[in-house]
This record gives sequence, structure tokens and C-alpha cells, in this order.
Amino acid sequence: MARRSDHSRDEIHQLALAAAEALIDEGGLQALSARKVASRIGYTVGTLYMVFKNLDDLILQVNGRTLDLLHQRLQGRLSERIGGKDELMQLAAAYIEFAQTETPRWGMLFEYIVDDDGELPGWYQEKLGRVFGPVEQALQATLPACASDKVRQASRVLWASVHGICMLKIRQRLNLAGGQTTRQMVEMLVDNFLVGMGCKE
Amino acid sequence: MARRSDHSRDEIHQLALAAAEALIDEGGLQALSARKVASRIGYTVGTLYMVFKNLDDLILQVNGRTLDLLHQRLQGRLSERIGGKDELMQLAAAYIEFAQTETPRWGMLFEYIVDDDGELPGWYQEKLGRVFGPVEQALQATLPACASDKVRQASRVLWASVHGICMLKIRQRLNLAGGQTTRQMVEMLVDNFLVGMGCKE
DNA sequence: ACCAGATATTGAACAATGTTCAATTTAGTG
DNA sequence: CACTAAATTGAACATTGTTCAATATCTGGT
Repeated sequence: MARRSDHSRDEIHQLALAAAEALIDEGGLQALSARKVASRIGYTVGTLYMVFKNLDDLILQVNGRTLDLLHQRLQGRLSERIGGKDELMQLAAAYIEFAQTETPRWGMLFEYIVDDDGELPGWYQEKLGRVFGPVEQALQATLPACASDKVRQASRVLWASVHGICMLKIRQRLNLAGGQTTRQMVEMLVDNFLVGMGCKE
Repeated sequence: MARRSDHSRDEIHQLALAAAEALIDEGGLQALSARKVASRIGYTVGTLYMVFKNLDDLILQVNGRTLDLLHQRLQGRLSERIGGKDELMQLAAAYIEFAQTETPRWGMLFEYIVDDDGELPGWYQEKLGRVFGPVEQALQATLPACASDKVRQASRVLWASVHGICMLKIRQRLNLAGGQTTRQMVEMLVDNFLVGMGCKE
């Protein structure tokens, strides 16, 4: 029996999240189970339910950490405020890379489905909003004359589009894409989108 | 016990698919189970496995029918060859409507995940390709001067983008989208994309 | 009409799942 | 050392996908 003082509640919490992430990386969402997570951290099932409401709660928290990581990766490509297509393509490349490198965790962000009227918890929505930050910044720098709420909206449209391409490409739902890479497809999108937004270059 | 001659193999096949669709419509993918499908059509579990390899096989075939239905809905908006932004927006509206109306079945199209190297079966890829048909046609009509393989590629990029917007909107992953409707976001995309492709209007 | 071979159908069995909770073990306090 | 409060366990339950021996039903031949 695990000693009561081996880990604090919070340590168990963190250990479990890390173990869950490892399992997901190894075998996708279907490789995740309460008992497997528990045994990996040296506890039994019951203990998990002292720290998480249920498995969905655990998954949502893993997703929260994934969003944080994604935000970091995007922010990392934003070191210098260049603006323009190049910076947006840097961000897009970072997103593509993240999706390709951390495919299972990235995919899980969109598999957890919320009920009709049920909303995602506030802390989660906040993390979601943060992910759009770098895109919004780069887009504003690219379109200095554009009103900030229009940029806000445009960044959502553009990024949802980048995401759509990534998604269908990685999940192989784009039959006969003519040998284009994900990156080339995204470049076509960004090019056209920026021209449409009235970008000079 | 169900009489041996009550239904042919093929009838059982069809009945099961219809029952599965009903279950999914009522409660999403998680409401689907082998026993529920079987009991709805008046048989027991074992019988299902005479007609489907396993549950994934059943799901893939449901998805096949969903793709057919989607293709119909798109094709239905293509009756007259107008070309131009209006026709593309008609198609986009049809897609949005489909996603909003048949959300569970539509969502399932992207939840079934294929292994790393494992490909989707040929018949399924063919159905996938067909869905892009109407978009390709409308885009070619809109850009008559554009080479057909460029149109082919552009239709994939554009439609993956439309899909991305739909997806994130319906799954509520677009925090603070500023009260824009899915349709308005898609319109912004289509507008910009067409300008970028050199469309006059 | 009846039998035999073939095939359809059943339902029990198995391992694994999420979740709960009484019983047990441990830690801290007086 | 004893008592209380909390942590930890593991058995229990319902449900899941899948398999397969047993049983029921049909078909064709005599």
C-alpha cells in the first residue's frame, strides 16, 4: 500500500496527468484507462477519484496542459515583431509541427465533445483564447491600418482554417490532395487570405 | 428467436446501419453499442458479427453513408451553373447546415482515426473524393482561366478551411469569436480566398 | 414425409472498462 | 499509547467488444 505521505494531493494530481500524457502519446486516447494511469503512478483506481471528478475531468485537464504547450510553441516563434506573411507562416509552421509531433495529444483537444448547451469551463476557455494571442498579434502587425476587432475576427477565421487543413491532412480526409504538403496548402491559404485582407506585399 | 428467413444477409446489413444511425443521432457516438444495435433490429449481438467485421467496420460504413448524404446535399445546391462567389457560398451554407443539422453523424466522420500507415479503404477514399466534386466544379466555373489541377488543389484548401471553421465553431473551440456566426466567418474566408485567387468580382 | 447437411441465431463466456464505497491502513494529535 | 481523521485499497456493479459452442431453422434429396 502506498504510504499516505508519499505524495501530496497535488503531487498525485501532477503525476497522474503526466502518466496520462505518456499513455496517450504511446497509444492514443484508447490507450488511456483509469487503472493504467493509477498503476503507472503506483496507486490504485480509487485514489484517482480523490483527485479527479472522473475520467473526462482528467482528460480536460490534460487538454489544458496541451493548450499551454501549444501556446508556448507559438509564442516561441514570435520573438521578433516582424509582421507580414513570413511571421504568420512561422506561426503556421509551428502549429503544423505541433500537430505532427504531438498528434495524439493535439487530436484529443478536439475529441472531447461538449453537450448541447453545456459550456467548457472558464479556465479552459481562457487557455483557448490565449492560443489565438500570437496569431492576433502577428496579424495586427501585418495589417496596421485594420481595426482591432476586425483583426480579432480575422485571426479566428484564419486560424480555424489553418487548423482545418492540418486536421484533414493528418487524418487523411483530403483525398487526392495532389501531393501537396500540409505546409504548401497552408501557404496557399495564407497568401490568398492576406491579399484578400488588403495586405500590400 | 428471429426466424432464419426473416431477413437476408443484406437486409440485416441495412437494418443495422439504419439502427446505428438512429442511435448516433439520439445520443452521439457514445450511445452506440453492438448490443443496442442488435436489439433494435430484433437480433442479438452475435448476428451482427456475421455481417460486420467489428464495430469499427460498422462505423466506417455508417460514415460512408454519411458521406453520400453530404454529397447529395452539396450537389443539390449546384443545380444551375452560376459560378462565382454566390455559388461557393451556397455550397458552404449547405455544408454548415449539414454540420449543424446532422451534428453527431457529421462529427463521426472525423472521429474514426486511422493508424499511422494504415489507409482508409479504397471505396471510402472514393466517396471522400466525390464530396469535393461540387466544390471543384463551382471553383472552376468561378476561375475559368485557372489550370484544372490548381483548381483541384485550391478546392481542397478552401474546403478544408470551411470545415475547420465549422468544426471549431460547433465544438465551441473558438473562444471570443466576437459574435460572428459560422456563416459570417466562412463568408470572410471565401471572400478573401477568391480575391487572393485573382477573382474579379 | 422425412432425414441430413448446411447455415443462421443465440446466449453464455471473457477480459476490460468507468465508477462507487465499505473496509482497512496510515498519519497526526492529545 | 489511544483516538480521530484522512488516505488507500480492492471488491463490486453494470456495461462494453468479441468469440464460439450449442441450438434452431431451412433446403435439397430420397
